[in-house]
Amino acid sequence: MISVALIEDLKDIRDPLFEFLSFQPEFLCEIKAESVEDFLEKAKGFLPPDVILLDIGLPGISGLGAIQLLKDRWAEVNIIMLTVFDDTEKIFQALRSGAVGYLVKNTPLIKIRDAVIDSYGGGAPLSPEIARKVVRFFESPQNKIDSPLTEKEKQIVAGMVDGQSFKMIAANLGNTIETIKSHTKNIYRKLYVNSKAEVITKSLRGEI
Amino acid sequence: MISVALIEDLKDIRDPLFEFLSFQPEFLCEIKAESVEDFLEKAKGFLPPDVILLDIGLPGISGLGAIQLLKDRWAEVNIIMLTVFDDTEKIFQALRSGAVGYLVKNTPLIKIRDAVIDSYGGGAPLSPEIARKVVRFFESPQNKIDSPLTEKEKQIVAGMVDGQSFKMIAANLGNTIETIKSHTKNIYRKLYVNSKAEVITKSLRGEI
DNA sequence: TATTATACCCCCCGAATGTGGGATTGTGAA
DNA sequence: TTCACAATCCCACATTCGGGGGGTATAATA
Repeated sequence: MISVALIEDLKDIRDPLFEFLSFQPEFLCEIKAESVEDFLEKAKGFLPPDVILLDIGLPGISGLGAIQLLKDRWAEVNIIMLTVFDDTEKIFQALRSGAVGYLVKNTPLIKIRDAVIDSYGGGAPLSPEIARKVVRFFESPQNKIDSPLTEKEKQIVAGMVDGQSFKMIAANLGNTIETIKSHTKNIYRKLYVNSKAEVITKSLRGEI
Repeated sequence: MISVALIEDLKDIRDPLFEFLSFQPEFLCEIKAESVEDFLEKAKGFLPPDVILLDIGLPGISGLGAIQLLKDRWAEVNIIMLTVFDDTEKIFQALRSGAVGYLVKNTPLIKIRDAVIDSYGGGAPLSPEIARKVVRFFESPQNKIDSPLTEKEKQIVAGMVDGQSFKMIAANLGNTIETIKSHTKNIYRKLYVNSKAEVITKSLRGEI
């Protein structure tokens, strides 16, 4: 029997999911909580759970913050994030903190069941799009030998990463601000982005 | 129809697996090769395959070396490694080179079929023990340094790094844009910066 | 030679961001 | 009980950014 706990604030998700999990013959579902605080309270007197399904967008202590907390308490527990967020930062923060799984919230119930079993068996259940992001992380930037950017464009990117405004970049490179903005448009087109923020992120992740 | 190719030197594995895959109604299996060289020869005249199942222990060009080669030729191809090796080095080398999946060789046929579909759909099929190793890679050895930012502020920073506008961050976190702007002012004050760009740079350099 | 591609330069406008004020609520520490 | 401070919202205003144009010059290529 796999002992499973669920922490999820939305009643409409929590209750049906918990009921479904309770129905599984291989699961022992003892704890259902609407927040981390609630969970820690209810967990008193129970044996450590094998698997915890944990929402990220919780009131009070967030799911991401809770990972560390829960791992400190039970080092062996398998934490699976269950969330609507699919942005890279949250995924990596969760994994860094010690989560072993990451499921997006539209995951069918049966897949959630499989994920619990998978994690208990030493796997790492990730939703397909999440898995792809994780795997992409390893892809060596060196593979993309030739940056599509020209020298000028690279200088501008460097300025952006440095936190400079277009005006400052223009001053440094001896151009008008309009010229810099024009180059920026070309940069955005080449990198398939449409904001300074994305250029900086791509650049610092070695994707240029 | 997903066009699938198989490169595997052992006849005893290659032939039954190819037959199985050919039998799947959603697959179009045109190329079966016993080496990378053999594959490149046979691939002439065919459209680029969607998914390539690739052994690592091949005679001649190794599977690991072939990844780069194949990705250079068809940037969009999904390469799934199929191998007896489960050592960390080979896994990461494969992912670095651009493979999207990694299956150990005792994987049941039906799971291989699922993996092909998964990869074609934008996923990253990994055998459970492989997935766990990949996820473990992220686990930070040291406990997080204390950031001056609150949980909420960190969420906003995460949004910024993801390239979101204040409006989008507000929508994701369920706030008004004014709230986000207010928090942003506090973030800037705490980090001694005065632009989104600088926050992203600091964050990605691990200075938060 | 005409065409194409590319790097580089500039202007305008609406949207987003940055900055200066506010305000209220709740929580937790002094 | 103050006090600080996180979190939520609001307004006003100046600046910056993103996307739409328009150009020139040069090199390669058809």
